[in-house]
Amino acid sequence: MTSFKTDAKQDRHVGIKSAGNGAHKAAIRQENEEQILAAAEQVFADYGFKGATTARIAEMANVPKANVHYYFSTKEVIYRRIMEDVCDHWLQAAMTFDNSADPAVILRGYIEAKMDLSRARPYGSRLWAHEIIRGAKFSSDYISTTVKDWLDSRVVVIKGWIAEGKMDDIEPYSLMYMIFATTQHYADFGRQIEIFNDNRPLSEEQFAEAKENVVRIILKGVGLR
Amino acid sequence: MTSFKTDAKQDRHVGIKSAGNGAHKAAIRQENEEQILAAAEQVFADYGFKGATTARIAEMANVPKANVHYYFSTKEVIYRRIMEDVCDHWLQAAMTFDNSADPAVILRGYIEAKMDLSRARPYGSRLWAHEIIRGAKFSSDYISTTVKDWLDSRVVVIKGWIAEGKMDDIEPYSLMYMIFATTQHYADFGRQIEIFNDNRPLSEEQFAEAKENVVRIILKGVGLR
DNA sequence: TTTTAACCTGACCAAACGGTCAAGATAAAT
DNA sequence: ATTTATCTTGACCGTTTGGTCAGGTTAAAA
Repeated sequence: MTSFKTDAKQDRHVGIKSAGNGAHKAAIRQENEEQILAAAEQVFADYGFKGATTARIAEMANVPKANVHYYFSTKEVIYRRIMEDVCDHWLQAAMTFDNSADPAVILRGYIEAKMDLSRARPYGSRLWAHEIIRGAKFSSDYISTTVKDWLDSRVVVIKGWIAEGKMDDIEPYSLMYMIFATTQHYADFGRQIEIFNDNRPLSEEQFAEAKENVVRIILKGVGLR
Repeated sequence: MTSFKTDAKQDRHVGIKSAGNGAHKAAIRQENEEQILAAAEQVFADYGFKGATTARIAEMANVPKANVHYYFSTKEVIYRRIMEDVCDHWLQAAMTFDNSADPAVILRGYIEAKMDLSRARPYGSRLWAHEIIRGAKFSSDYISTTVKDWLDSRVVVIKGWIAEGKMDDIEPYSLMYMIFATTQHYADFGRQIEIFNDNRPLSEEQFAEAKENVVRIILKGVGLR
C-alpha cells in the first residue's frame, strides 16, 4: 500500500517533469486529492460521518493530517463530494431506460449495472447507506430534486409498460425500491454475506450467479419475459 | 415525552408501593433501563456506534449521563444488548418455516412478518444496518453461529421445495438476501422513501400496498402460487 | 427508629476530536 | 538568480468524548 503510493509518485515525478508547464504541481494535487478521497470513502463507509476521523483518513491516505485540510477545507466537504459522486454513478446506471427497447432488456441492464456498481465500489454504496440511515441530513435537498426527478421519470416509463400490458400491474415505486435494496445489499451487507459464505467473499462465479438470480426473480416477478 | 415518563413513574410509585417487598425499587430499575435502551436504540440508529454519544442517549432518556453508566457499564454493553435483541426478533419472524405448510404460505408469512418488524421497529433495523455496514465488528461471532445455523436450516427447507418441484430452481441464499434487503429497506432507507413520497412517511395504506407488492413480486418471481 | 442497600447526580478527567497556523520545502515564473 | 506561488507538516488549541467518583437522597429491612 505504502510502496504503491510512493512508486506512483516517483513515476509521475520523473515522467511528467519534462512536460513542463506546471504539470508536475497539477499532478501532485490530483494525486493527493484522489488519495484522500479514496481513503475517505473507505473510512466514512466504515464509521459514518460522525464516527470517521480526519486523522484516520490522513493515515489511510498516507499524508499528514494537516495536508488533508490543505486540500479540503472540512470533513463535510469531502463527505459531500463522495456522496454525490456515488449517487451520480447510480443515476447513470439507468441510462438503459432511455432507449425504448424491450422492458425486459432495459430492466435487466439496469439491475446488472447496479449490481456491478455494488461490486466495484462497495465503500461508496456503504457511505450512501450511512447517509440515508442517519436521516439524509446532507442530501435531502439533492434527493428531493435531482434524484426524485430521475426516479419519477423512470416510474412514468414503467407505468407506460403496465398500460401497454407489457408487465403486471405493480406499483412502480415498490419495484424500484426492491431493485435499490437488493442490488445495494450486496455492497452494504457484504460483510454479512461473506460470513454466511463460510467467511469468504463471494467469488466472481458466485457473484455472477447471484446477479442472474436477482434478475430472474425480479423480471419474472413482475411478469416480464 | 417528559410528562409521559414522569407520569408513568408516579403511577408505579403509587400503584406498587402497597405491594411492598422491594417491588418499587425493581420497578424503578426496569423503568430506567427500558428508557435508556429505547433512547439508545434511536441514537445508535441515527449516528452509529462511534458517532452516538452517551450524553445524547442520556438526554433522550431524560436521565443524567452518570445514571446511564450506573445501569450500563459501557456504551458497548448497551449497543450489544439492543443488537442481539433486534436480530432475535427477526429470527423468530421465520417461525412460519417450521410448520410444513404450503411454501407460498410460509414465504408470504415470513415476508409479511419481516415487513411488519421494519414498520414497528425501524430504529433497531437501522442499528443492525450500521453494525453490518461497519464490518460486523461486534456481531461476527453471533452471525457465524446462531444466525448462520438459522439461515442454513431455512435454506435446506427451500432446497426441499425445489427438489419437489414446488418452486423454480433458485439459489436459496439469493432469495433470502433479497428478502432481507427488501424488507429492511423500508426501515433503513425509510427517510429516502419518505422524501420520494413528497416528504411524507408512507401511510398505513401505502405501506400495506408496498407489503403486498413485495410479496407478489417475490412469490411469482420464484414460481410460487 | 436505625441501619443498610440501592439509586441519583454535579463535577471532574484524560484522551481524542476537527481544525489552525507559522515556518519550512519545492517548483514554476520572471 | 531571484521572486512568487504552491505544497508540506509538527505543534498547537478549544471542544467534546466515554467514563469515574464522592457525596447525596430514598426506600427497604431490621
